[in-house]
Amino acid sequence: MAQTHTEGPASASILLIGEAPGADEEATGKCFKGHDGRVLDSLLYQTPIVREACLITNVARERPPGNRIDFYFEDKKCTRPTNKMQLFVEQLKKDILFFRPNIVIGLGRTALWALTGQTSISQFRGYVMESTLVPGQKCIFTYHPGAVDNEWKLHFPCVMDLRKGYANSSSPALPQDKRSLNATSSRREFLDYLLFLLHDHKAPIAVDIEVKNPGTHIDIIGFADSPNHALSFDFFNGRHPRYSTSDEMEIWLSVARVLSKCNTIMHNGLYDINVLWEKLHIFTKNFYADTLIAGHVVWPEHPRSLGFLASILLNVPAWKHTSNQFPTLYNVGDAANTYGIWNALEAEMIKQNIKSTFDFEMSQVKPASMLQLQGIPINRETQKKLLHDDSIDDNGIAKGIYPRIKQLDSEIESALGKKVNLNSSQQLQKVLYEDMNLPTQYKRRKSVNETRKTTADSEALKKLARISNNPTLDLILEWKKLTKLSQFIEVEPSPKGTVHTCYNITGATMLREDKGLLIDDEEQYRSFGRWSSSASIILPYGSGNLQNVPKVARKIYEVPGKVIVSPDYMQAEAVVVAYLIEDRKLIELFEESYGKTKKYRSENNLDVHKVTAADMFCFPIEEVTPEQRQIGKTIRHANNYSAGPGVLATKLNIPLAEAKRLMTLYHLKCPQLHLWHERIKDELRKTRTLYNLFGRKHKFTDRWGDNLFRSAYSYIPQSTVGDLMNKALVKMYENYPDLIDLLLQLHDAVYAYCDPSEVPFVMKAMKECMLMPLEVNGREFTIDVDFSIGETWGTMKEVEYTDYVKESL
DNA sequence: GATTTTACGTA
DNA sequence: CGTACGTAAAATCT
Repeated sequence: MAQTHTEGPASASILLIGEAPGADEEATGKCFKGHDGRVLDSLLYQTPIVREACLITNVARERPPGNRIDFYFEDKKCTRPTNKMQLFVEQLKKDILFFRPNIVIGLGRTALWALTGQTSISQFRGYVMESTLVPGQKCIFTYHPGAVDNEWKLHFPCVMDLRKGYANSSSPALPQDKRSLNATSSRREFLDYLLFLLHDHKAPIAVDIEVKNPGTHIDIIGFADSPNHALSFDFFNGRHPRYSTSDEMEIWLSVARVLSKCNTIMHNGLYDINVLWEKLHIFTKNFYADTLIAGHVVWPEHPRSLGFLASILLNVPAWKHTSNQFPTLYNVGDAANTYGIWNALEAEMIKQNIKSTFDFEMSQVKPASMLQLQGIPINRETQKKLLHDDSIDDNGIAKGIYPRIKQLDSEIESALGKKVNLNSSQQLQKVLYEDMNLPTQYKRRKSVNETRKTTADSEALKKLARISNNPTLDLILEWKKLTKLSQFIEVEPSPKGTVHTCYNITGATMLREDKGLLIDDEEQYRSFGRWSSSASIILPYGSGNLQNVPKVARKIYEVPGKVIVSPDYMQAEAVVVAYLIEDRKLIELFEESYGKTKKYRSENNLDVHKVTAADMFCFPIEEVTPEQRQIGKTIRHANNYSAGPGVLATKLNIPLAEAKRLMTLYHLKCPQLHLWHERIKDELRKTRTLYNLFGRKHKFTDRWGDNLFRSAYSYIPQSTVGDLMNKALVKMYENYPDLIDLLLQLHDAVYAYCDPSEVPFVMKAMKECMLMPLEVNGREFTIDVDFSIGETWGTMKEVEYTDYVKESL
């Protein structure tokens, strides 16, 4: 079998190491000759590295069957090499010792494993390291070009790693770590350091805490006064406190003084300041900069964990892997690197002129912190009634959720003739497609290349119920619905009777409780600038995410003696889209209905969906039936997000051909939408970057194609409305601290509570905060605001603003 | 016991 | 060929 060999100029300062030869490499005997080679070339093209000036080789010198590297390993995790692989690694070692390049750039997991014994490429990429295979040998690792080609989000870190590799290639010396990090400071040392920060240090400081769970006890705190100097202090010795209560108190008092004086930099400081406040009543007075937020503003499309940002922005040794063996070393590294990352990100924001987005996100920290710690009270009586009410209505149907589920259980069991776990998609599919012989339903695919997957989701069940007329399917649907609903209602409140959530200003949640430590999740980074809501780590009471509670379950949320007032932006995304695509008819409609009462709007047919229907079917608007309005609504909705005719057919329950006809008709009547889509594609082609109406940028790094386009089409309206709402929320919090008591944020609505007598004042103030002019193509417009009021969160009713707020107010 | 898949709630 | 988010339970892997 043909082998590849290390090739290139013997005096090269860089040695590139891939994984194993593929078909093209095998045929030519050269490394990186085929598709991966072209990807590598395009990656290197964005760096100063010249491929011809580099040595280049692979770990495995022979092509494994099916190009599967695990062929050379005993185990699936690829940690125990076969004899053959051991020989390859020996050969690699010989080659490195022979050529002695200044730096080895390893491409992919296998190179990382061969040179260092480490296996997690995502954890160790981007850090200059010393090889364990060849001691003294400087190396750096990044993703394999094949992986980059598969997942385009890896492109950016890979290029950054290659650049770092080049920057470190001028000499064989390992970089010197100039930092002075004290991970084992004594109490005296630490106290003296805090005094120094308090009295002598003028610049900002960086802070990081570590907590022990459950209970969220702070066990380590670290401070840095520059990127190169940090101290960390451990309150515990194993599971026991190291110092007496009074000695510990002395430290906390000093910490509190420092945090009330110094400008503070943190990574995800929203968490730290909440823990410090909730557990110790330490107030971080000048929370000055957050590197999670800065990372989000600069690169919303990339990971924002400290480890990732450090790998991109700093030239420091990897330290995240020390978290388990040496927590204080990990903490002190966090503190110092947070400082360094902030310096780099601040410069980057100024360079890109996006500091205003950062300031805006920082201004959200205080209200978000308040909302999380305050929580929302629930009514345990309502909760009990919804779940357990065993009274029965006229049709013999139990009113409570649990009794009803019980009824459904037995009905379904007798209909199916056996007990089936309806939560199990497998078991349910067996019943539907084998026992009942119903036509198999398939999931919608993201692309035609994917294999079809069978499904038993609610869409499939609804369809089967329709075609088979079997009432059991409706029972199953109801069972599933109620089971899901019950999870939102059966929440355990805090001792104070409140339920808490964690708002993530930077979108997709970053932190996950994992073996008692907070670990960064590198998976999802889309974040269009809307807050996300997840389980509170500090006050773990409630169903977690509060932004997806179903209407019925919202009934348990109420503030005793108060009413809930909620403004929301009317047709917010549709208005933004109308102005973006310059849909004259709609713009006129929105301008005419702005500030008008519901009554006026309905009397004058100022209704988007009616207008759409009238336009499509060429009717006078007065004659549009409710059914036609629904069609108009569905089509507009589907088109705004560029859904296909298949979805429309399902939604409207019409044949595919009819759906296609309706869509064509819609685009004939509203050609601006497609034109706008083309403009967006043009922008993407040029820079892959879009800016929303507030200047928030987002780079779209997915593979070029329809999925990328759809994501991009939704970006500007979605993120603009999110930012608009948050700007209003910050205004409410800052301008009306006594009048507006905020309760919840739900993307395009906020909820506040107040005494019934205060409602007009609260409404007026909220509206004032929310009405903000936006601008598209030099045209100014304002999205109108609507109000709902209710005793509970689940019983909000739309009200007329002018019925409450008279001119005289 | 940890990780992945499937399903489903909201804007 | 809606997208964005987070969570729960089952299935699967080790």
